Amino acid sequence: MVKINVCAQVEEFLKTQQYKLTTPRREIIRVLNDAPKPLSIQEIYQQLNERPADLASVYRTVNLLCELGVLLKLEFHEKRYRYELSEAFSPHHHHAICRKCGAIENIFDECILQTVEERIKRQAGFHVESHILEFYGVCEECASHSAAQ
Amino acid sequence: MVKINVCAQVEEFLKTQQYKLTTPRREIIRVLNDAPKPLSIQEIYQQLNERPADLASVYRTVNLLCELGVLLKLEFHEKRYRYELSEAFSPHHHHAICRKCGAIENIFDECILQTVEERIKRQAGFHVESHILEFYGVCEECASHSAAQ
DNA sequence: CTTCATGCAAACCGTTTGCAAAGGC
DNA sequence: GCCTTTGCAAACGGTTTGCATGAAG
Repeated sequence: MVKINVCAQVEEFLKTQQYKLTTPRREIIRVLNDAPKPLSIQEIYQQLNERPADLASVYRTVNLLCELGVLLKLEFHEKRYRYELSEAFSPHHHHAICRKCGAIENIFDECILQTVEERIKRQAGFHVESHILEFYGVCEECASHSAAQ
Repeated sequence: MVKINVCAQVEEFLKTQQYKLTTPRREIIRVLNDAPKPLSIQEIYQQLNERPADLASVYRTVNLLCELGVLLKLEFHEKRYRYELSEAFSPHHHHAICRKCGAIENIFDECILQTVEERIKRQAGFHVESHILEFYGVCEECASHSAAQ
C-alpha cells in the first residue's frame, strides 16, 4: 500500500481552494502522510521538525483540513481526537483498537457494509453517506503476553 | 421493543456488586432507561426531577456504570460523550446520525459483523471483543425539507 | 501591497478531583 | 455508627479565540 505523492496532491488541492501554502501547513501535511496510524494533535505537534508551527496553528490547520474533507476526525475513547487522511487520499479501512496497550491497527477488509447501507435507506429512509466502524479487543501481542499494561 | 423493568435489573446488579442504592443513582438510571437515544451528561442532568443530583455526581455515577459494563460510552463528534444502556440490558444496535439536524436513530439490523470479526482474528491475530458502527448521512426528514438547519 | 495565516496568551468548556458533610445499610 | 456517596468549588486538559505581527501571493 504505497502512498505516492499524497503531500503534493493535498498541497495542490489547497491551492485550488485559494489557501496559502505555508511552512506550518506543509509540515503538518507531511507528518500526517508519514504516519502509519491516526495521530492526535499533540503527536502531530511533537513530530514537527524544528517547531515550525505553534500548537494553535496545528489545531487550526487540522480543523481546516477536516472541513475540506482532506482529513477524517476519529475518536477512540481517549478524550482527544485523532486524525488521518480521508478516503480521498487513502484507501478506506477500519480500525482495531487494543484495550490493553491502546495500539491502533488498520484493518483493510473488503467492506461489507454497502448492502447494510442500502437496507437502511429502504427501511429507515436514512441516506448513509459514510460510516465509522471500529473493533475493540486485544491485539496479538497483548494476547500472547497475556499480562500487558 | 419493550423495556421491562430494566431499572430494577440495574439496581439489583449494583446491589450484588456492593454499591449503595442512593437517590441520585436511582434517578440517573431511570433517566437513562427512559431515553429513546443516547444522552449526554448535561441532558441526563437536566432530565433529573427536582435536581436530586449534582453535575459531578452525574459524572461519577455514569463513569461507574460504564466501568461496570452497564452503560456504553459513545461519541458522535460533538466534543462530549453520550451514554446508553449496554447490550447487557438492551438489544445490540447501531446508530445513524444526521449531519444536518444531528438526530440519532437506532438501527436494529441483524449484525453481519461476526464473520468479519472472525476474519480479523485469523488474519491479524486481533481478538475482537466488541465493535462500534455508526452511519453518518441525512435523515428522512432533512432529506425531504432539503434545506434543514 | 493586500490579505491571509501565525504566534502568543487568555478564554472556554467538558470533565475530574479534594474534602467536609450527609445518607445507605 | 461505619463507610460509601454526595455537593460544592477548585483544578485540569484539550481546544478555541482575539489580536497584533509576519509571511504568501
